[in-house]
Amino acid sequence: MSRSNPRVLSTLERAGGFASAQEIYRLMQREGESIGLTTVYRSLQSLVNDKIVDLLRREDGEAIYRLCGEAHHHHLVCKGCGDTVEIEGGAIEKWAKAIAEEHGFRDVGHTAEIFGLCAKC
Amino acid sequence: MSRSNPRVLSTLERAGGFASAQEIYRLMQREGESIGLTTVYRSLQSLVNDKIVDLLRREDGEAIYRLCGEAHHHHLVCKGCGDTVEIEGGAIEKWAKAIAEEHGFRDVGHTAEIFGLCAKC
DNA sequence: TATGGAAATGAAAATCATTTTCATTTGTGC
DNA sequence: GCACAAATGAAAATGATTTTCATTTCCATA
Repeated sequence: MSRSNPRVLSTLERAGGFASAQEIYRLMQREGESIGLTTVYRSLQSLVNDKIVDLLRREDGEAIYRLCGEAHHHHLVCKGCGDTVEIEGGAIEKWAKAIAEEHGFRDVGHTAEIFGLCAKC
Repeated sequence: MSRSNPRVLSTLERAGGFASAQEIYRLMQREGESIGLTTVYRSLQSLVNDKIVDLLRREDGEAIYRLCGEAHHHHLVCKGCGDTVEIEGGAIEKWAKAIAEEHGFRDVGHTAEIFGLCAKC
């Protein structure tokens, strides 16, 4: 088992609390930090296990890591130009919680994205 | 540009309207159909373009293809044992539609998954 | 302070889905 | 039958992620 390298977490924070493993790695390289890609992946996994960051997916399937506690929001993405709008998901939060309780689930999270064509496209 | 090979669509239908490219390929192989993996991918892409199937993502990032018009539902997944419950998403449908309209988006779809620990785990 | 083992590290190889390349085959209109 | 476009698929390329494994760093204790 391995613990998280603290520089990975601090880099994720500096990246705005939202980045892929590759991005974090590149960012650290650019800043002259000496670290291996393997360690970045391991640290992120460990942070996910410890529920310090959430694991989400970009549209292309790449894993992105989000600092827990970051303002939780969802996305409205345009399939045409890729424009993204951050949206509140009050209704979703309640829905997710209700459904989960109904089925006896605890420690619940969720993902939700909306995609379509924006006015311009 | 290439058109979709009709056997791919029919296999996706036979698979319950929900499968990954690899699964469709393996399924066709097992059934003795002679087809290349490349053609499966190309056909699925083309079906997505033509809006005959939707492209979604599994938790591990693998692309899964869903026949449009299939009964649309969401999943409640246990992080412990992987158990999955299909759920209705009435609230979500409305939410997605409302948000999309609010921002001038049309031709809208969405994904939503809930995950947590089930009663057993 | 030496020392032995556990944890952390990272380079390189392995994996796996997906895409690209490219040569071949198939189909169609003429 | 012929030429040409579309379809096909094997093999190689790509890119993220994981695994392997040898090395290094830490630390507690003798």
